[in-house]
Parts: sequence; C-alpha cells; structure tokens
Amino acid sequence: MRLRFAPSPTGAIHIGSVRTILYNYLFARQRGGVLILRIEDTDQDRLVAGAIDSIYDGLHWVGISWNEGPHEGGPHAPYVQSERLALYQEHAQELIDKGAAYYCFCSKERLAALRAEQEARHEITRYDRHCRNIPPAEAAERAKAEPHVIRLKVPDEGVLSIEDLVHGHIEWQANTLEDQVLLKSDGFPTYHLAVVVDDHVMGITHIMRGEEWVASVPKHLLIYRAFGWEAPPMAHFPSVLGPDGKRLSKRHGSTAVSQFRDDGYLPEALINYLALLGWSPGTEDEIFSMDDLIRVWKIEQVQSAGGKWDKDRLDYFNGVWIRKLSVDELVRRLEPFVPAEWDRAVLKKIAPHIQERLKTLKDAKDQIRFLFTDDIGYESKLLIPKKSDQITTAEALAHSRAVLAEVEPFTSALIRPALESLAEQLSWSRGDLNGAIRMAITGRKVGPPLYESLEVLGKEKSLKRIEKAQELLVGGPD
RNA sequence: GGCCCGUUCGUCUAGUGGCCUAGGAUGCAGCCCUCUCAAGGCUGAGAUCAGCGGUUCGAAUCCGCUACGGGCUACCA
Repeated sequence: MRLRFAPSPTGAIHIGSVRTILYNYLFARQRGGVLILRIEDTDQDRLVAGAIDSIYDGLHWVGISWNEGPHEGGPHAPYVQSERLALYQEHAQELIDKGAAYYCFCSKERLAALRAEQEARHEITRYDRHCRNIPPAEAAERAKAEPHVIRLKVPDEGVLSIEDLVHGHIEWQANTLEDQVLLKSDGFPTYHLAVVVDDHVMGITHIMRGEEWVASVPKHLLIYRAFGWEAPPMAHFPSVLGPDGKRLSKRHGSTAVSQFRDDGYLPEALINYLALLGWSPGTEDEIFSMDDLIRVWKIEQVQSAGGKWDKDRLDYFNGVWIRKLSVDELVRRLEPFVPAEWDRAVLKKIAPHIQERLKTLKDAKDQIRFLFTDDIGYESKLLIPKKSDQITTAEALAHSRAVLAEVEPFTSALIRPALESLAEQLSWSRGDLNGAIRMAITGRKVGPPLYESLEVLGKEKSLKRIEKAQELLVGGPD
C-alpha cells in the first residue's frame, strides 16, 4: 500500500492541504502503508522560493512524516516533478507513437480567438481538434522546428466512471471532454500527464486528494486507458471552506500552518480540530491525539460535504490541549513566546496558574508580564473599588501592606488567611480588597489568582508596589 | 452556459426505514462554584432534517424533480 501527498511549491503549506495530507497519513499509517511526498512543480510560473522547505517545516511541525520524498530519497527518486521531465516526455512520445496523442501547433492567439468565437455563439468552449488530422509523419517533421504541444485524442463517446471512496459512483460522458494538453510547449507536462505517469510509476495504490480534482478524473481515466494502465481507487475529500462558503484561501486570512504555530496554537489541537472537520468518529468522543486518530479514523466516516473553518472551535481545542500539558512541557512550549530575558524559574512557578487561562500560548505574555517588569503603568482610579473612594482605598492598601509584611514565609497558603481576615476587619469584600491589590501589583483587573501571584512576585516587590499604589492615591488624581 | 459534487441547530457534526417529540460539541444566555478572569458543573434558547412529489404501514434516512451553494470548464495545480 503506497500513498502520496503532492503539494505544489507555490508557498507555505495551506491548512486545507494539511487536512487532506492528514487523511492520507492516517489511512496509510493505520494499514502499515508507505507515504510519499512528491512536489508538483510543473508550472514554472508559480514557483515560490523556499516553498519546499516551508512544506517540510509545516508538516513536521504538525507531526506528519513520510517515507519517500525529495530529501528522503527512495526507489523512485527524484520526487520533484521538474527533475523528471524526460520521463514525461518519453511517455508523451509513447502516446504519439501509439496514435493516442498528437502534436498541436495552434498558437495561443488562435486558441484565444477560437474561444472568443465560441463564447459569442454561446457554444461550449473547447479545442476544435484543428491539428488532430495532420498526417503523423508531417506533424512529426514540423515538430522538429515548430513550437507545439501534445494533446490527447479524446474519444467521441463512451462513459467514464469511478467508485469514489467518499462519494460513491461518479460518471461522465466522454463527449463532454476536450482534447487536453499533455505536454506543454516548454517541454513540461501538464498536471494531468504528470500525475498519472507518476502515480503509476511510483506504484501508488490509493489516490486521495481534494474535491477540486474530481472534475479532472475523467481526463486522467482517459490517460490511464491510453497507456493501458489501470487506475487505482480514489477518494476525494470535501473542501475546507471559508466563512463565505468558498474554498478556504489566502484571502480568508491566515491559512498557512506556520501562522498557527506563530499564533500560539498547539499542533495537537490543530490536528484534532482538522481531523474533525470532515470526519466524525460516530461516537461522542472528540479529543483525539494523532495516535488515537490512527486507530479510530475511518474513511467510511468522511463527510461528503465541505466544512467551514471555525476559529472558535479551534480555540476550544487549543485550550483543551494546553490544559493537558504537564507544567514542564507547558514551560517548554511557552519558550518562544516569552522574552529571553525573563527568568525561566519564575515562569515555571507561575505556569500552573495561567495554564487553564490560556487560549493560545501567545496569551501568556500579557498575563505574566508583571512578574518580570516593574513598568506596570495604570490609572490610579482603577485601584478604587466601586462604592469606595480614594482615601479609604489608600487606607486599605496601607493595611494590606502591613499585614503582608508580617507573613512569613511569603506563601499563598499563609497570604490567603491574612488577607481574608483583613477584608473582614475592614468590612470589605474579598473581591474588592483583592481587586485593589491585584491592580497594585499587576496593573491589570484580571489575572492569575492573587495569592499565588503575590507569592511568585515575592514579598519585597509586592510590598513596594502596594506602597507605590498608596502614593498614587494620596498624590491625588492622575 | 456546460459537466460534476453537495445541502441536519450560527458553526463542526451524530444519524444508513421505526430507538428522532433529531443526539453531541462549539459559540451564545443564565445559574452554581469563586479573590478577578478562566477552568469545571448545571440549565436554556437554537434545526418544520433546502423545497416539492413519490416509494413504504412508517422517511432526516430510498427514488425523482426543483432551488440554492460549491468545484471544474487554461500550454494553473
């Protein structure tokens, strides 16, 4: 069993492609199959520098690996189509020799004019087979000097069909097809020729790709037939859609995998979410690791309709996976998201207290900044609880400072009762007292639990910040 | 225009003729817990299963038509 992923190096790997690749991966891994990464770069105009590296980065980051590919090598190397041109040219020639394909010398101008005429007459736009009847010997002679493409001779009638693993039976009438180009004038194959030749030569046993390819299946079937090969089973997975219902693309915002990494998403969460976009276990379970997926994913449960990208749901899965991390692991994942100069020992102490408050790893920085800098500017009026005033708040803070100064050791377990009884003494609610102190030490209204925050901040800094808050209040309004 | 695919709560989905007065999740609202925010627990609103016709004792589930959405229709993939 051999499966392939065949991205084009037209940029960073796209989230929709990852979903398709994931399904290929799961299918192969659960059956002990071999996975192949093949780069389909037959369009020289659309190449983007560094794209292959970013495909490697993106796929490795989400935890997808493969057996044969451009860097891995393998029995069918090279795995980059632009390095296999001779193979396609030989195969195109074979079809010419068999009489299954022909040289076409029509210029792009003639083709454009033809199309314009057909459109004007409201006819179907397709190639008119102008060069199909040039005697083979004459055509071969002209081909030595004139620019040309090679086209497939499409039959006038007949039915082409597949039993798609997702959609079931699909069929087409051959007479709705045109004589497609197999080899372009620059000597490069079209996608259609290259994919059929490579899938056959590389021994691909299952073709699984996005739904946008179903329309070209009959073309491929005809090419298989022309070579006398058998087409392998196919599955066409539904598209990942943007909020407007159209296939997800760059214009819907960030769709590159690397963007999700940079935005603080866990690969576990992305994979979990993506797996469920188009597939369902049929049970009410929904939290799955890659290993779980390899066990439970079934192609029979793949949805036939496209699914819209839902960021809220991704965020939910990200939270779930963040909470599943051990503290050490969380600290490790947080590493790229906090400044290098922040003390990792402090980070580790606060990590368990922000863990359940993180939607993404990126959120951590703002929540714990107060531990690493004294620059926590805030407006003094924010210290004052509703129903209270400047003087009373200043007094409460003074008392807090005094009480906290007595706490030894300065741990949350001892801070708690101290502040609780102070609140009672002052006839303040804990919420109001803690809110004022929280503002004083963090400069924010919300944050990790107060007692733990004080402990991690340390006695000295905590007292100093409370003093500063008092001064702010006594000094009058900003 | 032609060919093909699709259509269950806003969103992701369960559902393969009776278990469906349609289940779960997310999001939303409320309550509980609570030092804030989260997390967690509970409750609620939210889908005439695109519409119509047919098959059947019985249809979200099978068939047909229509509508709507999407993909393809290149010497792009």
